[in-house]
Amino acid sequence: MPSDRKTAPHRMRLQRRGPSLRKPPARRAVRKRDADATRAKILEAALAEFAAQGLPDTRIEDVADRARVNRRMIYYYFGSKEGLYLAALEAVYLELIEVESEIDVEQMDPVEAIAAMVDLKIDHYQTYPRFVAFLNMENLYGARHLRKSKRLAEFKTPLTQIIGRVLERGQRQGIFRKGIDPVDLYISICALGFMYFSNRHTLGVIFGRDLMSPEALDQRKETNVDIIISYLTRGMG
Amino acid sequence: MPSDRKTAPHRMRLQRRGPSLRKPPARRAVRKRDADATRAKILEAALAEFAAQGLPDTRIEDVADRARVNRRMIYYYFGSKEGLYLAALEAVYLELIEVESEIDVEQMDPVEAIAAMVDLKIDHYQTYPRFVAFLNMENLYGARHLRKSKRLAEFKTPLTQIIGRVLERGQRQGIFRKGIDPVDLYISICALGFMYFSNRHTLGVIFGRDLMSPEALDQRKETNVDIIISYLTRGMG
Amino acid sequence: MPSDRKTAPHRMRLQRRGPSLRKPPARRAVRKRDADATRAKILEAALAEFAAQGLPDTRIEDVADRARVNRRMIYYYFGSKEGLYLAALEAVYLELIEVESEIDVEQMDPVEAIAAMVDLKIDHYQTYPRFVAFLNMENLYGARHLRKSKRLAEFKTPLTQIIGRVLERGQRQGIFRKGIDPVDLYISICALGFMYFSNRHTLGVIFGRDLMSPEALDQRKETNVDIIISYLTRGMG
Amino acid sequence: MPSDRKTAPHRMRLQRRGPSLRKPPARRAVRKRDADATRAKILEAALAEFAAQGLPDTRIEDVADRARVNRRMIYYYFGSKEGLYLAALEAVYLELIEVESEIDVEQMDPVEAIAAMVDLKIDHYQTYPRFVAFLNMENLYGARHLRKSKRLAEFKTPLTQIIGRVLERGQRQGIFRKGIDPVDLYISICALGFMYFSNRHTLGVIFGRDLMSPEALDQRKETNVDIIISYLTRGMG
DNA sequence: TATGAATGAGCTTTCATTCAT
DNA sequence: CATGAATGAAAGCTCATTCAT
Repeated sequence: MPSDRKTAPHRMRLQRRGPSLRKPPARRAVRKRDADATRAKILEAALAEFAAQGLPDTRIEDVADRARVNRRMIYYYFGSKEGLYLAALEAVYLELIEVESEIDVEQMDPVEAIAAMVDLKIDHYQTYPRFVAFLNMENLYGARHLRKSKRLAEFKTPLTQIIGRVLERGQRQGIFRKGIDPVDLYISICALGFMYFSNRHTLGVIFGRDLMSPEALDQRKETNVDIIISYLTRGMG
Repeated sequence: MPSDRKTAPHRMRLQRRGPSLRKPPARRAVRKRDADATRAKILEAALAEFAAQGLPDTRIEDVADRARVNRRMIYYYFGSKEGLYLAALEAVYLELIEVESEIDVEQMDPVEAIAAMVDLKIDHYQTYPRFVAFLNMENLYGARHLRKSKRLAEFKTPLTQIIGRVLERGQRQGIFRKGIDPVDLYISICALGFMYFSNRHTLGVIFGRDLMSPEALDQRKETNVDIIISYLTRGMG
Repeated sequence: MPSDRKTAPHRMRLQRRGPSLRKPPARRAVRKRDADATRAKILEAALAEFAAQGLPDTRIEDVADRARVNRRMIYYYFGSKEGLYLAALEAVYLELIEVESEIDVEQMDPVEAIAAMVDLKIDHYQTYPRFVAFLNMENLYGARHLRKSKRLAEFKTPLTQIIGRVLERGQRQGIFRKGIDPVDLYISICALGFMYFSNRHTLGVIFGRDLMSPEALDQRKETNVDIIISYLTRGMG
Repeated sequence: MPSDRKTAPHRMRLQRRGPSLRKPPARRAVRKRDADATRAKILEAALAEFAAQGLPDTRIEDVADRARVNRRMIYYYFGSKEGLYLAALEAVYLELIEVESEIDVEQMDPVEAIAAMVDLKIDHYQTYPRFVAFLNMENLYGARHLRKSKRLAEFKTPLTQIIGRVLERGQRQGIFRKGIDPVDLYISICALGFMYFSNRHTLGVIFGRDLMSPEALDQRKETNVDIIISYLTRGMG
């Protein structure tokens, strides 16, 4: 039973504001009593804390302190710890979609285009480590929260469509082989990059290597592109 | 902070019992058996609970209940919750090593051998979902616990060595290209399989597919082999 | 601790408006009406919520929601939760006084008159269950709030006076015996009815009867009259 | 979700120990680690606190402090605040049953017997003010908790049976009139006493009298007996 | 070896209330 | 007259862990 019923912000209808998380330009020089700003501060703090500590180990107080707001505000805006977590989870997905939406491969040749996308994924994982952390976490929970999201429809990755078109072009040009499912390929591309980041700590300990050094990362990018292109072009002369 | 007088089991020197978790054949009377059996029951329960709930959400009581032992016994045998977690983490690594040790590719031709290893990884993730869960978890913690393990040395995967030899054979036979690092290749192979399992819940929700159906799994195995072989044989005529 | 500048409504001198809670006919413009209406809506909501949930379990928000006003309005009009509760408590007492004032037994013979009053009490409890609830509640608090009421003087029940006069008439006519204290008799009459209502839930559970069925209620009325009249006429031939 | 599952005391099967709340004779001179004693101390404290403050205003800490036990113990033995309240509610009912069971009217003549029972009720309310408080409270909650009690069957008042037999005897002797329902009579007797106690605070404030003075109480006892006997003997010559 | 009793710290959440507009 | 934003205090409950037998 949430405490701020009726008109509490966390109960309000989500207005579409586009996928961007950037706070809208401040019209006035308001410091306090700026609902949007407060909400954004909390969300940003939650992203950092949840990614660093995980859902159960993150204390509401940690988030409040980091956001420099009163604990109560978290409940005011997000209803509960789970509500906050869900909002954060949605945020990282929106970031993903935003990143994937920004790529434009229409002018590239197919091989270049695929390479660009393989790179993009790695860049995304590198730029948004919290995405990796959140996915890890959420999978530990069997995607329990994601499933409940009302914004699920917005999380359809645009890249599969793009991949589909590039594949077609490559096939028409006789560069890529046929019979490749875009979603499968998308997963393969992600896999090669994601696991490298998500398991970097255990792999690092086991192999005694620093997987995150610039050289290692460049190497990995190159390898991933190599792997995927090898796969797509196999037997095409 | 010593929790038990004299030498509590969790303080005793770990005797090497080989990687097997199966309890050794009863040598003495029934009394002695009970201790080992209790420890094993607790560990098995811990593996299940930690994999299902994660470290913080698993309550000592959950484990005790599942193992049908008194809470206190967990402290007797494992010292603390973290001690129990570490033991469980070590157990899944030992299972990994055991599985990887059982493969014998010396009689296969290089391509066959690589394919067998790609399959093996998938089989492992499928047979031991708790391995995937534990790795996910442990990476969320930055491998904090793994790093502390005194058995770290036992966790060196035997597959990298095997891969190294097969690569060499393949290169000598002019089938595989040169300049491929066994550890890098190992990571690539793992990645293609691991992420498919570790992210199965979120991927399932996002794409609305059941990634775990027998057909999907077969397809994935085939694809992974295809990808890796394409990569290794690229440009080799 | 003044909560509102100037003269907030809840600080204004209570103007006598008679015991009626009905809002007086609109004399001026619409604006003024709104204030009274808002206040009345809040009070009515408070009566319902407090009676249903009790003082501590009623949240200011419950009242605000039910009254469809902003939380802040409650503070504006009643100063605090306790202030609101006190106003509600006073309201049920005013209702009691109003009900008791409406009876006219001067034309009845003494027995008839007493019977009418016994009936009246039952009717009151039945019509205003919130009176029963509030009295129960207030007694749990040792009448702490009632004691503080500035309108205490208005709550002197008119029925004791009436009873006194009827008793006298009955005694003069040789129907009723002497030496009966009107207040004592009033309490006896109330008791027979009040406890039946106030304890209806526990009695219902314990005896497995529905005490509120029309038949049960009729029966109880009859019994109460019978009991009181028996008492008053005992030994009068 | 209670924390001490499986074998936590508050989950154990209630063993019938007779209605007495007196702690069993201490076999050894145990001070600490005496489960029964701890449980009893908590219960006694709960009876006092709940009766004095009401359910919502009683803080778990109040009870723990009064019982001089750790807060945690309350959850250990009673599972939750509601569990504790229910236990306390059951306790006052068991006290009621015990009190009512101790009366022996078989040797008295009917009038004497009824008088003794009327007195007994008053004595009960006077000796156990917490009974009055708990009934008041529980009726505010619509008997919600009582209804859930698994010991409900034990709360059938023995007095109704006794009343039934006395009524019969009186009727056979031509002293009491016929057609009187024992349960109805029981309620009437209770009502005359109960409301006097339960509403003593508001009545005291309204009438400016101390209803609890020894004289007032004697007077009330006498009146109640008088009223009930008048009722039963009305018209019997 | 095994177990019931006991503990202290800490976490999420709720609520009445006030600030600022 | 009305409202959204903000706050501090506290309450119930849970958990890992230890004591004592």
